[in-house]
Amino acid sequence: MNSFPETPRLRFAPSPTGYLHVGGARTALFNWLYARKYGGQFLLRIEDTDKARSTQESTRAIFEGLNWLGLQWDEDVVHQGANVARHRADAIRLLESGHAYRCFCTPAELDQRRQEATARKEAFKYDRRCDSLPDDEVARRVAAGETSVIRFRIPEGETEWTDMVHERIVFPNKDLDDFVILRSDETPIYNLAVVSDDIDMRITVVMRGDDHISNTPKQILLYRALGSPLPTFAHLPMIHGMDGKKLSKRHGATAVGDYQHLGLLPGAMLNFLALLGWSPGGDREVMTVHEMIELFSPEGLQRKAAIFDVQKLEWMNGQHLSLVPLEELEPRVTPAIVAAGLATKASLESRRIWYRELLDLLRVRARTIDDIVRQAGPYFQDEITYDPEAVAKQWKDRAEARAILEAADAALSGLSDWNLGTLEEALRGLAASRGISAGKVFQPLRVALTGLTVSPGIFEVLALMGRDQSLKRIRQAVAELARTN
RNA sequence: GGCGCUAUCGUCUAGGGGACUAGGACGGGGCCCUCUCAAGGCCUAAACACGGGUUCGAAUCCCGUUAGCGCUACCA
Repeated sequence: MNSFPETPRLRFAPSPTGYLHVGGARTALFNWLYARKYGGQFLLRIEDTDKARSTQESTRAIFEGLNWLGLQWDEDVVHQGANVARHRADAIRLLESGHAYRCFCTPAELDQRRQEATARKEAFKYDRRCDSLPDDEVARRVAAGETSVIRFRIPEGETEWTDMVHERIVFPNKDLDDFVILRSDETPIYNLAVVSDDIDMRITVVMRGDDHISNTPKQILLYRALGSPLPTFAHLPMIHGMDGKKLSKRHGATAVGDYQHLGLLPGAMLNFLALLGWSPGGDREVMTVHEMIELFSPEGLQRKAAIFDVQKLEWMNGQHLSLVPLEELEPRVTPAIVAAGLATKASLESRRIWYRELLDLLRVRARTIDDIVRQAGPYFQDEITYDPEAVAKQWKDRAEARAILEAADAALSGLSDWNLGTLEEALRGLAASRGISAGKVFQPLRVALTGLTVSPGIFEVLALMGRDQSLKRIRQAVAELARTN
């Protein structure tokens, strides 16, 4: 037997039959965190042995999702389909060492026996009839070209392991079926392929969804029969939808890509996913990836399935939006602003300082990147569109609104310095001189500047928009109010 | 049906025999701040599935029950 390498080796092994699911992403995350924390390797293996369901497109989606999340794998991607020759050789080895046997039962026959067993309310188990075939008969039938599969013979006894999250799990071998390891077309069955590849890749920690718990005893038996040391197993709980059922399309966005396009930050997604099924202990919630690596420990892994709560995800994203350094936020937001047609990348770069100030102001009240883009409109567009509700509410008395805006124009255009302090002084002074509350001035002004009822503080808006644009908007609003009066 | 896994507020969780009148977070309700909306601060409602043990003492350990989920293919 080989001895394990000093550092842990883990892998994420999705089958390319759809998009990268949030459940898969979380499995990948925990594998990655473990590898990073303990200085090991995180590998990626695409389980594409099911030719009928595997697609190139889906493989690409997995790469994209992982890249977006920043879950970088350490060595070349392994495509399981490229290893069928070894899988086959391992099956033959098992046959020759007496751990497996040829079975000539056809799928149709098996199906019928299975149905009969179900009808009698019995658990179906392969009855091993082909295991007692004499060697010469087996040889003769094979020579005659009769098709057969290779079945693994489950030994007596029981199979147990110490799971990293569940501790001891035991399966009596009598409950295990002599499962097929090589199909009649000589392609490998999942359990064999996985074990063969994990041995070949020298995987020492197998961390996967707990829907694989019942595969584990079979795989352990395969490791032993193949003469290889066992990895440590860790079975993570599933993720469910709000109704407690396994997460599916029915629950809305379940693909990692969906959240990317919804304007989420990968760091927030990772943080949220990490908290589904893991806790650093105590009250810690908002963490950067580096902090997660620091804090990660298998001790904190949860056994219970977690429910995917989009509201908390959005809150988490809002937290990250506010905490992330501006230079990190900028490249995430820029493509969205460009895509919305508000500005070009070059124009944003040419006034980067201003742009970052804007982002800094908008991000506080945004939960997604899309929120930021929505709020950013008035600062980029030449034309202003007045939200009918804003007009109805804040310009209700049109004559009064016009008078206030004209006064604001007078007060502001005389300013020698255009900054937060002078703006506040001028505007509060205006309200005082007219004997009205500050809000009575600020609100109509906000509509004039942004067309909206919601924006950052009015002095910030004025400062950010600049003197020319601000005064232009105010005069435009005055004209608008005069026209329709 | 068989086998397996799981079980603390609506949700994510802290808790690993006494520190528990069970803590935090999301969401809900209220208040404060305030030029709007957020953010932030404060307060509040809300949980140990049930039944037996073990123990001086159980959310914590054991056993049942119940419920949920998973697996039960020549799918992965």
